[in-house]
Amino acid sequence: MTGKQFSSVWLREPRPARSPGRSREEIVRAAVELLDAEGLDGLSMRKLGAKLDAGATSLYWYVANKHELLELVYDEIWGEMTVPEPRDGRWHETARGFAHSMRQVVLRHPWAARLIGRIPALGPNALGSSARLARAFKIAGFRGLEIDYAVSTLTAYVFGTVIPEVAYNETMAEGAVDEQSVRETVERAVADHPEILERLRENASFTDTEQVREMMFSFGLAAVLDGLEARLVT
Amino acid sequence: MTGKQFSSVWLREPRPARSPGRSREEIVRAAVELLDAEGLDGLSMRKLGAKLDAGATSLYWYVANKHELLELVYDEIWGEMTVPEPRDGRWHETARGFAHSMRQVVLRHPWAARLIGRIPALGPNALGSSARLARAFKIAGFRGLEIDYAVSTLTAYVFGTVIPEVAYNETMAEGAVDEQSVRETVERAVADHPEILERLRENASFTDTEQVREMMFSFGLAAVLDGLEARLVT
DNA sequence: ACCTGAACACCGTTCAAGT
DNA sequence: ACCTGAACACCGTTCAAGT
Repeated sequence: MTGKQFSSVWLREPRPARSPGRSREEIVRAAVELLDAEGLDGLSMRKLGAKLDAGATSLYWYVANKHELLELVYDEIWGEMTVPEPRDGRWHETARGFAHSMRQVVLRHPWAARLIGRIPALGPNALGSSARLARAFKIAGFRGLEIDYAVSTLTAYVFGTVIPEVAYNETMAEGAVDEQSVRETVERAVADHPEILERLRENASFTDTEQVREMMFSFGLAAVLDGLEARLVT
Repeated sequence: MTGKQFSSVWLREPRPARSPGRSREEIVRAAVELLDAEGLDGLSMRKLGAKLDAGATSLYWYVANKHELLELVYDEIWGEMTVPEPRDGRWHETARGFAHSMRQVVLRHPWAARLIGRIPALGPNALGSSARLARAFKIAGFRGLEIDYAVSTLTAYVFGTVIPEVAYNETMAEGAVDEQSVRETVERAVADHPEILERLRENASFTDTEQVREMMFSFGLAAVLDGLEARLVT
């Protein structure tokens, strides 16, 4: 009924940065710093304003609302990812390079995990990466819709892996929670499921999480790439 | 320094439901209704209290904080998923059945998408599903850590696919946004990337989204299963 | 044992007013 | 053109007080 329009920062021209005063870049940079330091819940318009020695509401001159701010910082994240230039017959390299890079970037900026999917990836950096990824799959031999399918499969795997990883890290980080107490917790919760419990115990996974997770990520990634390869041959 | 403990609803005995008054189940049921009707941002302790004809803060008798409430509703969602009983040589069926079921459940309860990864899946329903899934991969022939790897790969793919799907739906749903305006928006944003633009145009994807997304999901799922199968043979 | 209302410390956003 | 403070309508949570 309302007919509310779909809107995005990327549709509006940014206010031209004239005087050396506040600018959109400056705001985004400060926002990323705040996010890195205090997480997604730590970013408020008031705090960001304060950090910039400005009134809380000054920001609304540069940005229509908080969602637009999030769109901007989200694209910033995409800018940190590397997508190796696709070369003939080496699409695995492009895909693998992108996957590892994206994972690292999100692990470095954990707040980004909760933005994935929630914020449309329509910024220049996100589009650039997607386009390059699509090119790699095209060179690989995918056609039409299947190019998108392949890109989506890859990014879905990376997103779906890294989101829970970050969540786990955050649970751990909340004021020096020790792994021991989590382990006990999980063991108790899992007491009714002997298979899970058994595997928890036999794993070194609780003493060497990061390494195990790296292996896990590579394992699944290899599976996804193999599976895509198989679709190509057919 | 603080030594804050990891905590979860699943570690505390629930208050025994004595009188026919409020109970944890009742609260959870009301919360799910509220979430289905108004989304994750629509759930507040005050509104939930009102819905139950109770003061906003009465809920804190049954639940330590909002996070615990979210743990409860999240496990409710896991309870709606079906994981076909694994049978010899048919692990693909179990995996595929689970994948489609989980996707449908999250599409039906879109708020759950933002809970994935954020809320630890330690409830009885989540653990039950995981255990059954693990059993299927064990029967399939995976060993030790690889059982977990395989489960994680599968769920990562499903999560990573469905989270952006839901986000897209929500963007569309916000007060009758018409697809036409989104299409124009995206086309403009993508103007610098002829390959993407071209593919957008050649696709029927914008006129028949749900069907295209079903195909996309099945395509990627098949790739993931093939890839896991390949890891098995080696 | 269970429920209440007042209070605290926050939010995002609007808007009339300033320079 | 840019920034401000006051105000509005919300939050989650604590706590002393009620029954």
